[in-house]
Amino acid sequence: MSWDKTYTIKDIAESVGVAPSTVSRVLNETSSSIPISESTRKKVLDAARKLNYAPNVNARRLARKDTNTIALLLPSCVTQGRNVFSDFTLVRMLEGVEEAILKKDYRLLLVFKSNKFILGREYLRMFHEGSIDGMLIWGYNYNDDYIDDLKNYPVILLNSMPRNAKGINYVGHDNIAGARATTQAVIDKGHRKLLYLSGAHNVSITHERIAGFRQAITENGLQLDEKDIFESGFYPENGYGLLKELYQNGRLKEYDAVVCANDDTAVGCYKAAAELGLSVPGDIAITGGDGVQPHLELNPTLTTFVVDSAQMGRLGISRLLELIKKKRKKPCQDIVPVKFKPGESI
Amino acid sequence: MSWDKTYTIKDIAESVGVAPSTVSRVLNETSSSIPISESTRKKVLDAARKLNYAPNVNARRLARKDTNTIALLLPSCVTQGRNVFSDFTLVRMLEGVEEAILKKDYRLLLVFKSNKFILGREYLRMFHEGSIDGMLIWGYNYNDDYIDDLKNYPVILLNSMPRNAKGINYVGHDNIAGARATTQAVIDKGHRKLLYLSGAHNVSITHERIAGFRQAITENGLQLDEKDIFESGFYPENGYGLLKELYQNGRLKEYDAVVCANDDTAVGCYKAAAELGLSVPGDIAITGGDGVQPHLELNPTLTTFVVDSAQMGRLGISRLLELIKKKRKKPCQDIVPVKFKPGESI
DNA sequence: GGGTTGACTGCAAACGGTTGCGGTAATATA
DNA sequence: TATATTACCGCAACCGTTTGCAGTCAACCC
Repeated sequence: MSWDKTYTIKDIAESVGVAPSTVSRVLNETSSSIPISESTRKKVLDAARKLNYAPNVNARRLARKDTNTIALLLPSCVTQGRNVFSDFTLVRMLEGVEEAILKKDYRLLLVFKSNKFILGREYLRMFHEGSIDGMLIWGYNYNDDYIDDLKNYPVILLNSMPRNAKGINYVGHDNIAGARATTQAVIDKGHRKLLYLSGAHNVSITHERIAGFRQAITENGLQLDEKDIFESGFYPENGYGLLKELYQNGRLKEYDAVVCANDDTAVGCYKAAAELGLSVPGDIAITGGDGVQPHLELNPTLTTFVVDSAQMGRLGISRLLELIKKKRKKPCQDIVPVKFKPGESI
Repeated sequence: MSWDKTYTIKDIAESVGVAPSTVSRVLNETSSSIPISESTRKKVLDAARKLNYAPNVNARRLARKDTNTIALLLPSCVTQGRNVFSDFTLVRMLEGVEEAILKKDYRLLLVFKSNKFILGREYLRMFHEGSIDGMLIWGYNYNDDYIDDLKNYPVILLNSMPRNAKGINYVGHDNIAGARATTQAVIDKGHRKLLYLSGAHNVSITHERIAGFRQAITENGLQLDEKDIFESGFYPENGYGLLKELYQNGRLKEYDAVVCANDDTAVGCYKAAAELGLSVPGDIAITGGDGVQPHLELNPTLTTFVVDSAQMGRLGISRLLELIKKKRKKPCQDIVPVKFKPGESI
């Protein structure tokens, strides 16, 4: 097993006494309709094994005009501060992508979409320079419009889509159902005056979850006051800060429940409540969203809905491969279901 | 700005009326010592811009015999269950890698090291098939030995190293100092009978943190009983389970503090303590390790040490580039410092 | 004015595969 | 026995860049 030297297809050809083209053909048995005798096939295979032959991917890609790799675009932390979505969700998505990609023998290129990346339209360049066959975009900004450039390329948006989603390929969670379920649960417990603590407005899931909240409110014949919906953020300090502020304003006592956009903000609310001497759910009920594992240890346990990011990743890859292989003509818009998780916090 | 067609260097050459080699030379101004007249340089550059030319990376890599990409090897969740290290740590590391790699204009290939990947020695193949210039391995298993294969390749181990680390390139945290600091803090608070809850034994950081614990114990002239060190795991349920078990055995009352391998297990201990009606730190003191952000909201606040995974990522990349560029002959063994973080849990 | 620089550019051979097409020998068919 | 078919294999062009080398022309020196 010598890996000291890197052998080429020509080395094998010489050592066996056939032409390079023959070697190539036995090495990619699938694509060639030209038959190869069993004897030379065996000889070539043996030689390849003995020399520990590894085909040069660059030469192969140059000739075949495809790469077996797809890019996963993530928001850049260095240019855009913190990740909007929690680490937990991100890593679960990665796991799903991993599982799906491992099976299909594709490669995963991790790309962080800095501002320069967007402005320079590098997302497009990646296709033309022959480095990828397809692209997954995680956390597309609600107000971005560079997806228009990519309409004719195999691209799937994950977890967040632009304001105008017509004709785009998308895989996301059922945020509407999730927020609706938690809100409904709060109402079922007898709470009547609900406060909604929204996430950042530059991602679509914020709007979807607000919509879910709205639905539940109106379906139950409750009064919906737009003032009850607070634009906030996805981080603990957003929940913490808002609750503290409302308390100081004296407005917090108007409410008996706070429906949070996600678990992280709920954690902030827990903390604020504790510091303000408010009991959960006695003085104030709290719900979250996402189902972030580390927060399952909260006391009292959090009422939330859990998303299946891994499934989103898997589905994203499989849809993307359909696009790449041209097995699909219509855009896909898949919604993966979420699961309501009752807790003691309401 | 037409991206409809993918242009080649030959297209530019023809449109300007020069040879392809000339185009190539103006496009990579740095490497060429051959001078190019200002007029043709400008013409070529203009044409390239107008045609939106993007060099074919595969052809370039084939000719140049380098790829500008490095692989980041992560443990595969699908074949190895959960991630040993927390999502938080993983994502922070990614951020560091991102920041460093973005600057250097390299590409990042994310690879999940399944069993098949190891057995098939694909880590080696990746170099020979021309898909990477270097490799970062996150979470190398303590008992693995495939690093020997890679001794002569640009490879850096991150966060965990093999039992025999002689001659290998490594960037890790100062786990010894970290565990020592938390243990010392516990002792300073007057606790005398400490229990150590270790992580999984198949990663080196477990052993390093145990060593730190040992150091602090003996430095303070306390009795070190090997029975006080419990082999456990890195997950909340490990801490939770162990504490519950010890309680039922009646052995828990022997101890007045539990020093945990990491924050996650500490969280499990919090939960167990709560369920057992034990107050923290009144009945039992608890410390962690890592400085996982989501756990900062714990009540009481956790005494721990915080590692700088982002810095580890950055340093890893920069060391790796040194190896690739052959700027370094001796192996690197870098330890990034950790920071003690006092809390109310002791 | 012949020879030596130096600035600039083009030719053509790599890099390591893939693949259309043509060629040979063996076999089947008439 | 002549011909058509089939099984198998090699030739050579091509994928798009890079780069060593040679070539041209002008300027410079003695």
